[in-house]
Amino acid sequence: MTTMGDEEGVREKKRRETRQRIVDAGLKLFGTNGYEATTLDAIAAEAAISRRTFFHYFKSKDEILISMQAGLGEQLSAALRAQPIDRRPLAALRAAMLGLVAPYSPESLLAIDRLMRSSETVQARKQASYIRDEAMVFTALREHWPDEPEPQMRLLASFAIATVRLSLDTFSREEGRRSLGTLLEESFDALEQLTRQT
Amino acid sequence: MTTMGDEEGVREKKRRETRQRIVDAGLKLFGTNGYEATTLDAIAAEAAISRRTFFHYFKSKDEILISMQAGLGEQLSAALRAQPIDRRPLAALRAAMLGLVAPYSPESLLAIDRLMRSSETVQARKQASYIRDEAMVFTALREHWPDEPEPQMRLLASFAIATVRLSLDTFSREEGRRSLGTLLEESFDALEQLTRQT
DNA sequence: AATATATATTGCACCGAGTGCAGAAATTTC
DNA sequence: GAAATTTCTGCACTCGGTGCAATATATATT
Repeated sequence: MTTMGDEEGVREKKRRETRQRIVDAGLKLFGTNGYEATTLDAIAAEAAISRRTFFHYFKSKDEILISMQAGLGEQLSAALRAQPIDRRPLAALRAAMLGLVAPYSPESLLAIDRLMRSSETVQARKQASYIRDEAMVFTALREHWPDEPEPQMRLLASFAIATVRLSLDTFSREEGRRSLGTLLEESFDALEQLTRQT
Repeated sequence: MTTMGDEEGVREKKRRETRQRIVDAGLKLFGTNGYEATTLDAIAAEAAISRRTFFHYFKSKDEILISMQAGLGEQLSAALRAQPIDRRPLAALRAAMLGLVAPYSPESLLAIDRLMRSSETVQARKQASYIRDEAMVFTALREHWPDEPEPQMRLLASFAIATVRLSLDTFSREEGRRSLGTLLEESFDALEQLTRQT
């Protein structure tokens, strides 16, 4: 070891860069030719790697797009665990979620969403990814509020993800007219109303 | 037209029978060799058709399994439209759903569920299929109770499907110890509790 | 009953995603 | 600088899925 500054060797750095090149290449080609029409050969060429190497970075073609929305489960879970225990889970969830959506730019959200809609298999994988997120949120809820009844926490986790899904959906349908935060609020309000009658 | 009895000609009959043979062949082979290890050639051979013909009946291999749970959206929508208008949507949904789950046998539910879990792509398609069901339920709700606010109906549709999903999940995890109906009730109760506090 | 028309089945050639393997190239360790 | 590890690459292969054109079967027509 020559210097002791960074913890990152040449290997990790190159790996990170290559991965990014693949994502960039994928998004670029998907954007111009469409998802289905873009072959892995084309992506590999654009990213200056061999076709075989691609599979050392992604398990499949759709994972390029799925990786864009990865981390939702982790982030939501972390945000939940950061909430005070004495707050009710539903209120905590509301606060946690509103804190998350801020950083994303409307343009990129719309672009990614359009791409995902263009392919059935990607769409399917996206939903599957939501289910994993839901499971993570459930675990976080369960650990942070162990005294709450399990069925309620399952439902709450499912509501959390459904809210993200529905909000993104409406956001995309309205082409970004209302902010994600607004739509999330609307969803939380709707939940409160839903059971208040009869 | 020789006789006027049935509306079904030889064509429709054969088609129906062939489709059933394919499903039977698929389930049989999936059950013994696993989903991934079963090739379309094997299924075609078992169903006594050519590989090419398979694709005139199903768009893809996973559709054999997906077709098992198809119809959820239609059935739920129909059951909702059959509910009295003056009933609150949530109460109507509860009644409609409980009426639906009765006919299914626990064994077949568990068997199909196990198969679906064995393949990632099938799992993903299943979730995508749930989303379509959710959209159908939303449409039915919207048409049947046009005065209810849209966000609430979106949420309710999402809750309906989530309930099915979570109940099937628990049902499978508990290997059928509690009935689907019981689990659905539990989920509805949980929803009522969820917003009642603070 | 014979013929015309529509639909179903099949074989064939083809494409692209994904995998296993084994060797070459690059990085880290000593 | 050599040895050990990890990464990259090419090659051959399997399998799912599609387009096309020919054949076989069912239906409609006279």
